[in-house]
Amino acid sequence: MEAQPRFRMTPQRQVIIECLKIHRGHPTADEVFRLVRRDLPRISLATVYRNLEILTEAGLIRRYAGYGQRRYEGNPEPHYHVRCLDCGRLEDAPLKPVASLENDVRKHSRYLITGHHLEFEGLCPACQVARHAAFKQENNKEVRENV
Amino acid sequence: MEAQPRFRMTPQRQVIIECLKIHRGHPTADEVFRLVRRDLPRISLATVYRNLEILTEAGLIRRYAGYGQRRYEGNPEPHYHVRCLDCGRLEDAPLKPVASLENDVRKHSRYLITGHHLEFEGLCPACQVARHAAFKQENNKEVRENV
DNA sequence: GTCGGTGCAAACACTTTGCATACCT
DNA sequence: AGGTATGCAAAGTGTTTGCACCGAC
Repeated sequence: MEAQPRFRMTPQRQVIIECLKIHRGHPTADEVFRLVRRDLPRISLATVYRNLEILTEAGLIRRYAGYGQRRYEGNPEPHYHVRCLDCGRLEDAPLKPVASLENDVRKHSRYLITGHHLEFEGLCPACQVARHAAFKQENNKEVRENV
Repeated sequence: MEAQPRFRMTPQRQVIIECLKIHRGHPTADEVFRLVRRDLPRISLATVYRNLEILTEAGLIRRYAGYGQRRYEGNPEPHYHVRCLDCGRLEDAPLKPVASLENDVRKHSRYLITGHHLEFEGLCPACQVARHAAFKQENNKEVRENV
């Protein structure tokens, strides 16, 4: 049997996990880095990336592919997400996981299904406001141009 | 009103769309590039990226965030996907879109919900076989080591 | 002639890796 | 000592951008 490397819970890893538990907003690696640096000013970005990877492998945190960059969260319970199309923010969706979905697919697919992700997309409250503001400004400009 | 640039259907764009229509496997930008180059050997990767972006904006194709790189498809109809955890392959899932999901979230969220993505994950047939083979080999090695 | 599109190369953003040092047991 | 983690810098990947040229209207 391969003896896999022993896992050590270092201060860096503890703080990273802690940040992800507290932070509700599914931060990117860079955001985690900035947060962790408050407690550990000498931590390097490489350490953050390495540990986000290792902790994800270990199942202690979760990782999501974003459209730009990856996002992480400390909640390992299965749940769904809402993503803002304008600002990229990722939040938990108020909907319990629907277990039956996987069974529906198993019946008709040759894949061995092990899980699923459901992500809603739309506009967060702040970006809805921003869009309205932009729209108004656009209209004003048009009026001015037509004078 | 801003006069937005007029859209031209160039040969490059036609071929890109054509490739995506034919290709069932949700190729990456690089894969699209290699396919398109068969018809247009002088096309550049930058053109492929630019046009994948523009065609996505125009709603003629769709884009998905992968764990490594983005994937594209020519089918603009809403549908779900299955992703292989080992090889990253992305395929259509045999499950009709469930319209009620979005309404469930709208009731309890301040987001303006405009759509959703459902992605199943698991192992494709080929990678199931590969895992079994790897497992057997691992066992053999172990036996040999214990002699 | 104008405007949009292309190819090429350089720049970019995000992530991973190599290496010497430091830590823990 | 032996194995694991860290910080730093360099390298890697995938994607975007600047720019000169081209081609359709």
